[in-house]
Amino acid sequence: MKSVELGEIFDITSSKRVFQSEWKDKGIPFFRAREIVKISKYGFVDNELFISEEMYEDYKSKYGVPKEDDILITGVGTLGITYKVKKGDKFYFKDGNIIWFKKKSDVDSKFVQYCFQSQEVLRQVQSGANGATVGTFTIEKAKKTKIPLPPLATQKKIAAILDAADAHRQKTKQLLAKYDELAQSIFLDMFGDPVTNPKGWKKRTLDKLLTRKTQNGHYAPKDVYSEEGVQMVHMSDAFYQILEPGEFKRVLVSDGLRKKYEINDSDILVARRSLNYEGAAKPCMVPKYSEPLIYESSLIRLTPDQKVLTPIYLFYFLNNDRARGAYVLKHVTKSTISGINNKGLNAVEIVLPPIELQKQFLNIVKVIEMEKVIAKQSLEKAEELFQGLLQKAFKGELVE
DNA sequence: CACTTAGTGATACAAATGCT
DNA sequence: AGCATTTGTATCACTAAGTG
Repeated sequence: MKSVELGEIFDITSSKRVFQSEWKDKGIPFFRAREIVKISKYGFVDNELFISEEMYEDYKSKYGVPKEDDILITGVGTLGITYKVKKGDKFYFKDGNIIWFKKKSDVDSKFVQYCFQSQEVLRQVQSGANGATVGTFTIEKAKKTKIPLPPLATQKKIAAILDAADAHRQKTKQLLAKYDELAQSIFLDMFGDPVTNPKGWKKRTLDKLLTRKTQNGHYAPKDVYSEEGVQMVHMSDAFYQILEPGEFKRVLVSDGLRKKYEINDSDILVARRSLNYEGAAKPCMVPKYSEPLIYESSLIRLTPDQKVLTPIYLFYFLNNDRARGAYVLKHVTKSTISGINNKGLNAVEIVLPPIELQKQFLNIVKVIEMEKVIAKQSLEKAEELFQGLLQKAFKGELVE
């Protein structure tokens, strides 16, 4: 298939400089790289930066503004994220960090946009950091980036097929998000708001609800990391909700230490430190593992007494924004680095519904979690499908 | 275009505290 | 006292913002 450099089919440039002092809190939306990333991820952006109408009109008349079917691409930090300008879009963007592809020839912009999801093109985007501190996709590099280019009609057909595959992918992603929402709303439905506590459940401090004392995890200087060791969960593994199945870093420990720091599906891990105040003391569930698993010193292990408290309920409670605001965050120390220590964690009050009700919740959430596993698998399949189609399209095998 | 500065998260570390 | 454990902070790694 014929391959071209992007410089041949687009005028590639950037915007005029807009200084921070010229940012306004209303007017014409102003996008930085992060806004482009957000739009591409969620399809919309709650923009907080603007420039004045006058400035926009001034730049528009003097230098022009992005038009329908132009493409914007992030060029600093997160590289190669695209946004195709829609009809009627009215915004301006930051120079240097976003590259502007002005359409100058008869190509299908959507096709070009999909090119930026293929490994071949992404490799070109990421290659050669130019010796800069932060990886950049420069205008020069953009001009020289090669993409395959079939005739226009074929481009359109390919884009249409990829659209379908992409829609399928997005749908699965949304489904996953819906399951999370569902679990949260069932939590609220069954137990009521944890702050106003309308059902009048009793409250207990966490230390009264555990079968063993809270404890920081194993501290291992890096020289004892080894392929032959035991898998150890770090803060980065435990920051989001539930441990993903897969490989963690391994560390050499004695049997005694292994027993001491072992975790399983009846435990909840809590991140001990976080620079961000709201992010401190985030809980994480532990699924069943066939292999022994220990945890690192930046995490604290909670083992609830299952006669009165189920791990799932504890997780949802600690993860609920309202509960965190009312019961958890006040124990978070606020120095240069926010965090929670054992004393603080033990003093966190838990709204404690009867164990029977907690078990009902557990049964429901189990079903949802199982559905989530299935959804995750189909998401992976959808990704594969998409990538597969992309590969074929570029080899000219997808459409005649 | 590529620099400097800034923000954030993770890990390393040493001093403080606690336990026996 | 002598050790284990906890805690706060230093430092590294990384991404991103802002500017000459």
